[in-house]
This record gives sequence, structure tokens and C-alpha cells, in this order.
Amino acid sequence: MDQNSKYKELLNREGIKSTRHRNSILELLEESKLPMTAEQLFIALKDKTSSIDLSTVYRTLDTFASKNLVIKTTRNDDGKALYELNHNEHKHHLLCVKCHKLISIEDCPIGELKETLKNKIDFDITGHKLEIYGYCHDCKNLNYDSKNDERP
Amino acid sequence: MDQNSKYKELLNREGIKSTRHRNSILELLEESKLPMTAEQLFIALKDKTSSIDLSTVYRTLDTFASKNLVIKTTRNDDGKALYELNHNEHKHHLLCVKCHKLISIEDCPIGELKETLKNKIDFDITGHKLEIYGYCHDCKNLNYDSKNDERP
DNA sequence: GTCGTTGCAAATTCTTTGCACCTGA
DNA sequence: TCAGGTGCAAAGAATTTGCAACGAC
Repeated sequence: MDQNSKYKELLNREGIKSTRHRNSILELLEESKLPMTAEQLFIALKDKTSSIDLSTVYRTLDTFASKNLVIKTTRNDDGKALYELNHNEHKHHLLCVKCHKLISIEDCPIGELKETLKNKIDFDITGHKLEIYGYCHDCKNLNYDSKNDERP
Repeated sequence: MDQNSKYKELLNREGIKSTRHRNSILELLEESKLPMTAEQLFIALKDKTSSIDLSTVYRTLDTFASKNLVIKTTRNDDGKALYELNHNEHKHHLLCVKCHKLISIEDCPIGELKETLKNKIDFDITGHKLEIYGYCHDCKNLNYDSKNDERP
């Protein structure tokens, strides 16, 4: 019960029990820093000591999402849901379409738009999601061989 | 074969036949202006004269997406794919978290960010996806009873 | 001991596919 | 005519659910 204490307080604060699986899932998500699918988590967990059922992974992620501990998203097309830890900092990512590197940025261009929309069409922004695709420093200078690049 | 001619040229240009269903689907997507699920299209088409199979809707949309006539996306959580006509204009949407209305906007705040990122971290933006959540005109003045609202 | 959590299996939902028949060019 | 499009039924993939056993407090 070494690691358990690490997330126990967090979980209790949300009114849910601290369990082996819940702790492991939080730990994995924290390590990964990037959004993961339920299946990725499932596989990573099977490799560890624990043996876990896929439905438990889904249930746990659902619970976490409802408590806002994780954020559920879906990237284009593939149809699989992604889950990432909800650090409450506001952040956007750049995704390199060539090497698939993910880069965090501080910039957020929504601020001005917020005012514009409020005045123009009376819409109150409460949140947003922005993903940016392109070529990172390392890849932009390689030949642009876009044949196998993912389409944003 | 009144309407057929309307999209025939477009379809032929992409090397695919103009058929009753294909024309209807293009027409519906054009009318709707907003992304639709395969099922929404299916229901709308059944109500019309035609009788169509859901698998045909999916196949048609797939074909269109591969020709870049439509764009396939997935909104948060619900897990259903959305399809919208690919006018090559750039557009974003506002999603009201209360009534789930979807509003198109012309504004796009990425322009300036593009330069900033290029200079700051040498990243070449090629595309992006932006979704904005909030309260629309009709809902913002109702009580903010956020209990049952979908969380962005 | 109690109530929430989990495993297991089965159900559901969304989407894809195989194949025979139909249709547009 | 004939390759390509469509309906139907069945398969597949991702996710959810019912229920009995288990585990945290």
C-alpha cells in the first residue's frame, strides 16, 4: 500500500474510495502526460502486477470524468475515446503531423474572441478545445513527404 | 431526375457515379449547414421518398470523405461520428452546453497565433480544430442551473 | 458489516463487410 | 453491357450493464 496514499486524499475528496486500480490508473495517466485510450491503460495495467478487466478501466475512467479528474476527448475519426488527466491549468497542444510529437503551449487565442462573440451574437463562452496541427522544428526541414502523414 | 443534375458534375469530377442516394445526401448536408450523424441523415432520407439502408449512408459518407467532399469529425464523448460538407471555407462552431444548439461563426483566432508560434518555437501550423462551448442567447438568461448541463 | 468496487459475461451501440441483386453511364 | 452502387443480414469494434463476489473503511 505504498502508492495508495499518493492519490488517496484526492479520491476521498471526491467522495470515492481509493483502490488499487484507481491509483494505478491515475499513476499511469500522470506518467504518460498524454491522452490514452482505455485499451492502452488496460494493456499497461495487465503488464503490471494487477490484473484488471477492461470494463473496470472504462468504469473508472467514467467515474473520474464525472468528477472532473480526467477529461474525455476523441481525436478525429478513429472512433476511440481518449482520456487525460485534468490538471487545471489551461493548455493547448501542437501535434506534429509527421513525427506525432505533442508540444504544449501556453498561448491561447480565445481571450479576444470571447469579447467579440459576447457582443456580436450574445454567446457566453465557458470553455473550448483547440488542437493545432503542423510540422515541428525537427520535421519541417526534412523533406515534406506528406504521403504518410496523418491528416489533421 | 430533377435534382440529380445538380451534383452530377461534382460527383463525376471525383470519378464516382451520380445516384439518387448520393444526391440526396449531398443535398441534405448542404441544407443542414451543420455537421450531421449518419443516423440523422438516414432518418431524414427515410422520411423522403427514397428508402435507404443505414449501411449505404455510411458507405456514401465514407466515399465522400475519401474524396474530401465531406469532413468526418467526432465531438466529445457521445462517440458518434459527424459529417459535414467540405466547403473549403474555414469555419468554427459554438456549442451551447444547455440546449445543444450549434452555431456557426466566421471568426477564427488562429491567424495571429500562427506567426507567434513560427517565431517562438519554429512550428509550422497546417491546420487546427477549435470547438467552443458556452451558453447561447436563449439559454444564458434562463437560470444557470448547471446541474444537468453537459460539461465541455 | 456495509456499501461501493470489480470481474465476468452478456448486451448495446455505432460502424463495417460479404454477397447477391440492381442501376447509371 | 458491366463496373460500380445498394439492400440485407451478419460481423466487428468500442463501450456499457447486470449481477454476484470482493474489498476498503
